[in-house]
Amino acid sequence: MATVSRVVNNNPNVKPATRKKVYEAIERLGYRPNAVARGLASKKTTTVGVVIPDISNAIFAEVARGIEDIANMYHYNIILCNADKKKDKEIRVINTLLEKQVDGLLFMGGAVTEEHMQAFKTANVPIVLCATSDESGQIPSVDINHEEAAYDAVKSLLDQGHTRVAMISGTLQDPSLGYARYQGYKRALETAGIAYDDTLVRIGNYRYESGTDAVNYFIGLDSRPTAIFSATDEMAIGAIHGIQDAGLKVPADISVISVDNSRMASMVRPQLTAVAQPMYDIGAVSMRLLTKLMKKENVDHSKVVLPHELVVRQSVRGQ
Amino acid sequence: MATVSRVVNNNPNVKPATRKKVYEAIERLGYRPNAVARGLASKKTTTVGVVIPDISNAIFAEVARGIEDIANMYHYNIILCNADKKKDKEIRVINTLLEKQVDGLLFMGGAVTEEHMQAFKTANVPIVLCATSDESGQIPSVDINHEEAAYDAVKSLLDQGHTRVAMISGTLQDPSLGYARYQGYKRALETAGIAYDDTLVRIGNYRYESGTDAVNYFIGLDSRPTAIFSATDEMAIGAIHGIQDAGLKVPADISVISVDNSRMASMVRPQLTAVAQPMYDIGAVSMRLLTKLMKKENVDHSKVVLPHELVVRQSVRGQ
DNA sequence: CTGTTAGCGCTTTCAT
DNA sequence: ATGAAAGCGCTAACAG
Repeated sequence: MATVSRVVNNNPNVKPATRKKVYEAIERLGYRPNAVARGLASKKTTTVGVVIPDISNAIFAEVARGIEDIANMYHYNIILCNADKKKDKEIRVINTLLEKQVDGLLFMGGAVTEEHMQAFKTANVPIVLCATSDESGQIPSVDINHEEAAYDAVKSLLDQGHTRVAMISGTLQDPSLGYARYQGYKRALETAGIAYDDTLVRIGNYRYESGTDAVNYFIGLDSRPTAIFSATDEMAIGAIHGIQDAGLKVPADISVISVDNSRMASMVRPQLTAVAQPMYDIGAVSMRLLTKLMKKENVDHSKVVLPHELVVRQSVRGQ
Repeated sequence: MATVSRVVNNNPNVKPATRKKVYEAIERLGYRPNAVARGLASKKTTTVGVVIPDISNAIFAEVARGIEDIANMYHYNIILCNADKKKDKEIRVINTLLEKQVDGLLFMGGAVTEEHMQAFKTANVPIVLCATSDESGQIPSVDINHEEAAYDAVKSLLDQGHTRVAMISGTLQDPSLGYARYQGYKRALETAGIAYDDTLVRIGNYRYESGTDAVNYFIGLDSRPTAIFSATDEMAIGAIHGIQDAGLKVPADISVISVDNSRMASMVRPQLTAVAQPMYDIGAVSMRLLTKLMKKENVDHSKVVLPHELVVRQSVRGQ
């Protein structure tokens, strides 16, 4: 019994001969170790929980793949839960994940509220926030600087001489994709000495159609924008097509830029200029950080901000 | 002890008063049930394993969402493993999933080989194949008829009077997306009395770029095709852009049709005509089927083939 | 309706 | 280097 456990767990204190015998018996009997029993006895499940807004969203799916690849590399499995950025659902899945005795938790969600903090505190396993902002700064996290990414995108527009630049934003309730990018937009205008104009920002829902809708509104304006900053690729592509469908040209008439740089950015004509957000890496790095935390290795910086960069393609005039 | 177990599991044999007392104690102590211990004792983990080719692929991500939604509805969690349609990886994750004592398994992969069957046989939990073909027909499965979907797509081209229709295929080693769709293409030609022409099919890798590459090849042909059937949306969009980049028009010069009808199909100009493959439903239905199997309910048809349909948009001439 | 008692299949001391 | 024995935290008879 104990010896079998030793060989299965690669404990060196087994004579090679008996080790071999055990392996043979395992083979012959078709023995399969019970990971649940092992988990109960060892208090380790080698599985981590990941709460994600929506796996069918290309951006998050990319993060998930980064997570899973690294998890796999360190022999962890992942329990995946969609929570749609809904607080209640998030809290609920965090708790069931904790009940399942995951060795760690990767949280990708909307705002991190007091209730979230409460739930996190009751966990006695490490947690890292992934592509999610943490105002309090108490929980390890890995993300990009969304405000700055937006700032850089808008600034690149301004640098091309645009002065009327509109924004298609996500909901301002969303701290990272929504609020932060909106703030970056405002700061870029402000820095350039351009007055903020309320009529130039539309709130979308991250979907293609809402990009098209926003653009239709902008085109109807008395003094239409010459450039549009979209909070995400998908809305940007919707915007490009909206502009084209209205008989205008991108970027000749209206330039479009976004933040994300998903694979989709190259799948449109003109190809989309965007500030790249390294989604796969965000997933991979956060999982790597979590493995360190789970092994109780001490990490120097538990709040990592990955770099973003402008990827110039053809949707902005003059670049 | 036992009474606590009863209230936590909603066993009716508890006096309301004691039930209340237990809840209070749970609250006060911050007691959290240990699902691992519960799993060991009850031999049920309320988690199902899902092996998927690649979660970052939009098509599979959509299936995954369908799976997770239904799983959630029935209070199951899912352990997600990418296996990239690699046999070895698939076998490996099937085994670790089984070690983790999942209550059921959803398998989405490449070919189902003898080795897979072997692994499945050792499982004493139900398994359903999801968006994966099963030649032997022994394992419950839910999918569309890929051969027929391809046939219908190509036939719709033929019905518009096209006679030189090319195909951008996936690898023929892939039973569903590759081989089956290729067979459907051939059968449609044959039925219409059109000779199969080897030079008119290119093997892609499902990616956008391979669609573009294939089209560049087709355009260079002495007698170029007037229509292209792509095995997937993404390659079709690559094809459309390749055609446009070459100064030709879709569908005036070359028509394009595909199978999938992912959200992407509407995100291109002209919008892509495609045979719709109901990915979300495939996931949802297969998970639903699995729940029935796990509850040992008897199911009438354990091999379900979901319907597909032609969604006409603007990429085919004359429709 | 509630408490007692065995396990579930492992890991982990502790002996040997 | 190996075996014996005691749990891990729960569920599931079984009494009462």
